[in-house]
Amino acid sequence: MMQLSYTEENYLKALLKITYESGKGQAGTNELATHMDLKPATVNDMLRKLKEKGFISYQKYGKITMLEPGKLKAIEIIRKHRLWETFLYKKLEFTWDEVHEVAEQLEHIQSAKLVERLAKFLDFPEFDPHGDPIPDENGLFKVKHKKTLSEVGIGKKAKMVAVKDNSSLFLKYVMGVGLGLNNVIKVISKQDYDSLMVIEVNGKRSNVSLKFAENIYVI
Amino acid sequence: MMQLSYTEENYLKALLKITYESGKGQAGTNELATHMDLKPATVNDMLRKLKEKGFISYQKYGKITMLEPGKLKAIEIIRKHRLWETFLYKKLEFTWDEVHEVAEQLEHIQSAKLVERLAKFLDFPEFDPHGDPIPDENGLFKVKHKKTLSEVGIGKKAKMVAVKDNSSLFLKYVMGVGLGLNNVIKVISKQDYDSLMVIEVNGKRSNVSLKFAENIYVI
DNA sequence: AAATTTTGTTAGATTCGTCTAACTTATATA
DNA sequence: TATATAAGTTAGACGAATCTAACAAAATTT
Ligand SMILES: [Mn+2]
Ligand SMILES: [Mn+2]
Ligand SMILES: [Mn+2]
Ligand SMILES: [Mn+2]
Repeated sequence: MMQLSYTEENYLKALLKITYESGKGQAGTNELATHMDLKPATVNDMLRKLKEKGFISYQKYGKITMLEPGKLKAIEIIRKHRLWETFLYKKLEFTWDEVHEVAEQLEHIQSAKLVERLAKFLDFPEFDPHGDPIPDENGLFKVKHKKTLSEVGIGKKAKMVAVKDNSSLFLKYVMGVGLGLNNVIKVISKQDYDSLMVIEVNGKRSNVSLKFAENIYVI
Repeated sequence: MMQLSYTEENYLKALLKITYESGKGQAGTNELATHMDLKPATVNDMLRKLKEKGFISYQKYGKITMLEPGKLKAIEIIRKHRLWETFLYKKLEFTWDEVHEVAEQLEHIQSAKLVERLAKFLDFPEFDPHGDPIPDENGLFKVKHKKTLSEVGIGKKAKMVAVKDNSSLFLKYVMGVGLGLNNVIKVISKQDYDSLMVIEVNGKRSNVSLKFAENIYVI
């Protein structure tokens, strides 16, 4: 399979993300444009190209779905991204809010040997610093968690296993509340009106919004 | 200083290399084009751009010299290149003929923190897997070796400290002769006509050409 | 069913990095 | 010094990735 450009790789990655996350397995032009911070016209051109190359299925005015080669390529990039994040976090002492930005660049380095050696060097990690699963060399990975903190009932406890939002802003906020992966969270109370929650982590109580709670995955 | 493109970075790196290696501290359009495997017309356009940005000094039909900002940028890229080569070699078990190609990509990753953490992780190495000096965070590095195997007299011994040609083809050839960094080489004989040498390394004798000998740095 | 809004497409332009072909200037050679 | 060759420049083109402005189709609301 021919070499994809940096840009094409990013489109496939974004497409996989939104087709999966929407649950419907499909996406629209505007939706993709918004997600990638591009104009619909720009995306439209690229869609014709990706269709031409056999990565996606799509026809004029229709919805976009990913074809197998597109999915595989996207998963490969996600694998690289998460391995690099793990490397930065575990070996170079980056904090979890610093890794994403650099991994966005590193994920595009082309070298099959590098990816496999890196995986081995890291002892074949299964999760990245944000709790997201790392696909293996065959593209297989654990299904993502579905339950978020916002769904935990009053008085109940849950363990934080991942974050949905990977932005530095959010991650710093999470740290500020004294929260990290694998911490146990107890829901003390929840407002009926706006779902504002009081949670307790390691004995420390904090107020968190619905938006916050929806971005914390728990089990 | 504004962000340079991948391409601009490569021009500066190539320019530093040829201005230094020529000894004259200057380069010509065609020379640079040949070195980068581009057409002179292409290079000409870029030269106007790099001049405009203050990285080089050059006027129509004249020679190119590098200005301080250009040198600093080029040295920074060389630092990254050599640190990555060292990482691949020392930590990921790449062979010395495999590292260059991947480092050509990695050298363009933008993150000051990454470079410094990588240097620390590698324990601030001073030389890369080919024996080339790694500039420190201030751009300072040991002056390069000048003497090559071709200058060693018959019956004399010398220690190999670096290679000039970093191509996989050459490096594999060097390994084939049983030669590696820090090995002691004894010159057994040399033909007057074509400088073909017989050398001895770890008790093993081999015939090597002038071209080969000129690409091995020794002290 | 008509009107409005949302979604998606097309045409035309721009920037970057590259090329070929034609031209100009500088250098080397007879 | 005249001519030939080497080195360097310019004009015009192109593909990739982006944009804006105008248009078309589909979906939603009245
Ligand atoms: Mn990430
Ligand atoms: Mn990316
Ligand atoms: Mn190299
Ligand atoms: Mn490069």
